Amino acid sequence: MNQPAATTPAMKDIVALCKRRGFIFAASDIYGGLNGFWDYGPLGVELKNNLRDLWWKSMVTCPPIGPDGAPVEIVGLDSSIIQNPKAWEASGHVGGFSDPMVDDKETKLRYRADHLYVLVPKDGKGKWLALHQDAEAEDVAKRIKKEGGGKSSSDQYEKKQFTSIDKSDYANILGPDAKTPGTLTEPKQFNLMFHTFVGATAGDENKAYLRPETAQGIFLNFKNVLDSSRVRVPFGIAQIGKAFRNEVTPRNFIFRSREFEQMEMEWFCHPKEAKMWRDFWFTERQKFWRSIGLSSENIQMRDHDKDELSHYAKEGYGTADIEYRFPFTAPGYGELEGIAHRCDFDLTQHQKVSGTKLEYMDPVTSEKFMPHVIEPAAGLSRGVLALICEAYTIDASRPSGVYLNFHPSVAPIKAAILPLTAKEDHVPIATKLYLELREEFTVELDVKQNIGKRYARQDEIGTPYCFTIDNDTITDKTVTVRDRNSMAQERIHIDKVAEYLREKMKPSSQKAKLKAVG
RNA sequence: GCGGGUGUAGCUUAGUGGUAAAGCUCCAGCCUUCCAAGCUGGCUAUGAGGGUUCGAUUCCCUUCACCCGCUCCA
Repeated sequence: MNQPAATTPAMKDIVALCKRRGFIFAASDIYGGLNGFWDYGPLGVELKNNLRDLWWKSMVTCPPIGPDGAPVEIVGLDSSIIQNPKAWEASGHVGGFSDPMVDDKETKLRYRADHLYVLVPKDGKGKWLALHQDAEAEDVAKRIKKEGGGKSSSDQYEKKQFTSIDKSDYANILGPDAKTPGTLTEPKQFNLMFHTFVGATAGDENKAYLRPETAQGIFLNFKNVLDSSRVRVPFGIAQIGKAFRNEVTPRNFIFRSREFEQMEMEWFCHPKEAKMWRDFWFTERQKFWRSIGLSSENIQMRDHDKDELSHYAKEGYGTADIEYRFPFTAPGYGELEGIAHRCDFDLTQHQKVSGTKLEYMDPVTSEKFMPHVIEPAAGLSRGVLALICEAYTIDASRPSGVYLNFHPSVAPIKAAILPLTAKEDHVPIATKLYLELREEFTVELDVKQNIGKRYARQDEIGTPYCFTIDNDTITDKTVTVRDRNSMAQERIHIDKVAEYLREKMKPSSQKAKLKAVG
């Protein structure tokens, strides 16, 4: 509508603007940064808080109307980042997060150590052939023929797991794709969970983990919430918070970082209703992202293929992603939110490992069952990035050359109050208006420099409205409202400014407005 | 983790084995009655650590960060 694909902005320009205007900085910048960590500046934290609050409102304070016409029931939670390490063993993260990998120095290929096996010659002569577990019998035969030194059948070999082989024998092993033996490295442990130590002494017995997802804190508190807050299945528990993953390759600005924020809601329902609720949340979550300004053409829904599904979602109705077309993924898309049917995997696991009964007894039907879970899990940090990318609008016709077209509900600064000149009577009136508005809105008062420079600066940080006080204000109590996108001005009474802003902040009015603007 | 590339002020670019230059931004002031105008002044840089050298931003090594491509991605 407003942006042909040709104007897809360069990521480096977006990153530069984020730094220049104080949205996002490299963490520990003055020490040269740290790979995978980012800090949010004065405007970045406003933007992030806005998105966080809107999500909380859409989930906890004003949750959507359910299929039966009544609002669904969701309560909030803020669980600890560090939990008993057994929680992560039960959840499957300790095992799944540390797959040892083997590199081939010759081919630069990398394999999971537990996916490799080795054919060891029974006669002790010739190369040991490492092969991938998925290799077809036909390919294995070819490999033996080519590299076996006269051997013709796998019967002449003993099949061993790569992980069971002593490293002193590695020199004999020919990698699955290598030409010379001895190029495979020892398996390297990739610990994708950050670990730490609880207490003053650092030993294995007090090792603990920083959570890689907020979801588990919700499952751990399922019984506490049920017993204390009068909720009944179906209901949800929502949580926003930091999560940590020791990513092998952090990339693409804040898209994949090692410390990030999640907004997750676990919806507990009867197994028979899982499909219905999955579809319900899938629809609702799309509405959310659209309502805060992500355009339809940059958002895409995608069902996961069977082989992509995580350990907890192998059964059930699968996972679907809400994806956004980021500049670095275009023309492809990157994940913004996943809606997963986690079945009863987590509660069952925690019941098994903890020994605490987590089944639900329906008070009406007296049916006892383990609830199924539908999980809409969104990245707050990724959401912030999507909002910035969506807002970044190149416009050579205006002095800033670029402006941020934020939806007013997420804009870090909602309005700027500008006395037309720094002299005469404009400043006191502007100051009074500013002091009134800041009680309700995040606003800025800017007195310095000429009006054009001030408009330009507000454009670049995405402030949707500027209220300017001039000589007419003194005589008739009107101010001009300058619209960021159209640069058009209208005069309204100074007493109507708060009401004007309040109306513009509403997502629905903005939606209609975007349509009108085109 | 691998390969390639980049690193001088907030940004864009100069330049040199011997005092690091400019434009824009930013800040202060003047001037300004609506879109980065004009005038004056000011702050700020060789990513970090070593080595060679009388002297290194420049040459060499290491490291860090970012970008691109692989790899990975519950």
